[in-house]
Amino acid sequence: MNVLSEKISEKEELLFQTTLKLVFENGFHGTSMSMISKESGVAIGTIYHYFKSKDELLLTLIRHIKQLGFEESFGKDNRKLDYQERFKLLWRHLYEHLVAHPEFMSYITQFYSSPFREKESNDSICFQTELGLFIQEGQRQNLMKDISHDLVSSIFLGSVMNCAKQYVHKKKKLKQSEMETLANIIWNGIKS
Amino acid sequence: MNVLSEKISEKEELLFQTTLKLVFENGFHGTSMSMISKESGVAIGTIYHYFKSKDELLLTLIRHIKQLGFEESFGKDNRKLDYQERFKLLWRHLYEHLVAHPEFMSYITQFYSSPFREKESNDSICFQTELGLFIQEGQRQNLMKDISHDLVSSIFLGSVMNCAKQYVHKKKKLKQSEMETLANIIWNGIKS
Amino acid sequence: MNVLSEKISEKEELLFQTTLKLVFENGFHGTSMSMISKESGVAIGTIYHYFKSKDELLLTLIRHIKQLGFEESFGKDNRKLDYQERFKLLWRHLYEHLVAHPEFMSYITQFYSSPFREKESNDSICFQTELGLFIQEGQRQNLMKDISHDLVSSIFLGSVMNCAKQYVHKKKKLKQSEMETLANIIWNGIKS
Amino acid sequence: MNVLSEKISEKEELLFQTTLKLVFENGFHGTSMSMISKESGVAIGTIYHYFKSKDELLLTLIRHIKQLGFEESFGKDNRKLDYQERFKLLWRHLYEHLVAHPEFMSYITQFYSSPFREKESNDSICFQTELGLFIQEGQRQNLMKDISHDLVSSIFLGSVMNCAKQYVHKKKKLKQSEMETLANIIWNGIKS
DNA sequence: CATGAATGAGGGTTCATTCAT
DNA sequence: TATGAATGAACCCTCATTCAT
Repeated sequence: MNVLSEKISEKEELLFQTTLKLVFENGFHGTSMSMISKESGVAIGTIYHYFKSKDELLLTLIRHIKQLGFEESFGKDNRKLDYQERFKLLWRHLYEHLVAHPEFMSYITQFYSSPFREKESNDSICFQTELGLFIQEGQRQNLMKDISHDLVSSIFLGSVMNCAKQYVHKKKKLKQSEMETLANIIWNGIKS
Repeated sequence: MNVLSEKISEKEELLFQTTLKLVFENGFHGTSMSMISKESGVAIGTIYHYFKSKDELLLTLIRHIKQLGFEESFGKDNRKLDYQERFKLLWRHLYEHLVAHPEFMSYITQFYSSPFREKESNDSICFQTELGLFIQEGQRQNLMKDISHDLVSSIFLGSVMNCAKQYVHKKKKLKQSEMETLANIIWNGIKS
Repeated sequence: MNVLSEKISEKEELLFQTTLKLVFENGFHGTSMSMISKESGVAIGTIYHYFKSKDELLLTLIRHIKQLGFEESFGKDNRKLDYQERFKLLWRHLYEHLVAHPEFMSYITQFYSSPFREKESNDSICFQTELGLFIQEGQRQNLMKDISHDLVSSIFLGSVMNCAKQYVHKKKKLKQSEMETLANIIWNGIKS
Repeated sequence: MNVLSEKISEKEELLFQTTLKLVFENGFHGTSMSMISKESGVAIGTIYHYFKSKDELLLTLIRHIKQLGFEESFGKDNRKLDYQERFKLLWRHLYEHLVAHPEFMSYITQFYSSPFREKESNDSICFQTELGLFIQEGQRQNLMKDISHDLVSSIFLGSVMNCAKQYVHKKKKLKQSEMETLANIIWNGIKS
């Protein structure tokens, strides 16, 4: 069950969707409050009733997106499965989530490459903290080599994100077997 | 010899450096022409003498940065070496170049995550085309599995870029051995 | 007995106090309806139930303040006393009232220097009409020189108000003897 | 010779005049940058070329007005004259200056009753510091009673300002004899 | 009586760009 | 070449006010 979404009103949801769409189409800087107002049909003053500034709207939205992404990937993790299986599933779930929501992908990328990044958590890359914990879990079970979990996160997220970008920009979607291949490359490289 | 730099005057170079510094500090959107003018000491009218618009300045700069990056990585490639060695060296050269020039890293990331991307080549990711050719060369020699070169590029560039980001944001620089490890993971996963 | 206060509900009183406080702290223009709402805890819709517009609130408040000021000065006048005594007492009562209520002083000053002034009575200066009548009373008794009562009002109110401002801005409060001195200067200058 | 005006360009002068006119007509808060732009014919961006903010425009203007007022009153002071004569001349020069420039009067009054006051000098009242020095000069020569110069300033400026207000709002201008009378009231009240 | 979500005109300010010098 | 004054559309945000609940 989604905890956060309970707090989000219909209007906030509408503003989120509109902002995502516009950022996807026009970029972070190309998306103004008046555009959000016009596209959503919500008066500009009303937007400021829900979010006290553009910054707050943008920050709340990245948290929302991260929450949804978390649920669709880490949230589907099943500790009863084999760790290797979980590792590969995680790669696939993240990839498929991003491919299913190109606006999320686009928003995350733009957010984390802007100075905004510093205002939201310590992550320099989205999902890095969560993934770090997951990696460390495998290392504690001696399933993996002793490589800094940051490095593993980098290669893991880097490949997921870039493959997702390929889809967004060129509509090339990975086949099931290709996802398997990529996750395997990483897993084989780090397993004990 | 640097082909492009022949065309670049001292003033253009100064404007490039200033722009890079400002984008690094204030982000893509946070850098205005008047800021570049003030910081560089070049009158705003003079900037427009060298670049017909802000867009042109930004596009010329990304090409300049790519050129420098290309020289420092692909440009150092030596076809006489073992392909595996060249593969790993390429990873290291790219990484070390980006770490040595955080402003380049920052500029590239922001550029390629903005809608600007579409105005400059077909790459959705920087160096992707060049890297694709390099990968295909290895595949023609039957040194690697038959994986789409785009996938290999994704995992290659994704890991390099994210590791470089770690450095820019957290000042964590990889040791020689760690670079080796990461390049090995990828190579081992794709070699025949 | 206070005639006006019969009509003023508790909520109106609360809104008056809040408005006075905010205008004192942030100035006339720096005080918005939403600020009054937040500070007072009265919903914005409720404010509009009591006052049909911001203008009406501000105009009602200046009348309220003038009424209180009137009661604390002219209202304490005692026709049985010597006119000279009444003249000096009036100076003192006005001064002490304003010093006891810096928010009143601040509100009056800002109100009368704004274009609002024209919407409330013909006075260009607060208390001028009432003071004019008082002066004329003395002139009818041939106690004073034949100087336009407006001039006398100007020097009387000008000195009271500016001394009160000194208190508000610099916390310098006049001693009893200083009040006496100032009132004497004026009285001696205008008496027959 | 006017020292300050040498530094003021034609465009700045135009903006000053326009601002004064608009503040006179619509009040401090009723005067927006876009109104100043429209009325003066100077593009809004150009205004910001000369003044980095509305605050700076308003503050520069009050200083300009004070400078002009100073020249027309204190600046006409002649130390060779009898002090009493200088005292009365000062009253008259100030009054006549304000009456000749109602927009100055209006601007000064609104400025000094707004929170802006705190951003410009320690005066709670315009000309108070300069007048204080003038009064102290008379006191050092034992021409006056030992009254705090602040009090004398209050009654002096209070009367000048309020008489000037009478003119601005009711077009009642003092006759030469009335000015004499008022200045005499004060002088007689404070002389030794 | 009381509430506060909703409105959109208008606020101050910044911006890329032009052009006369 | 080089300058920087001039432009006005567009930016983010605040405001007094309304009205359905």
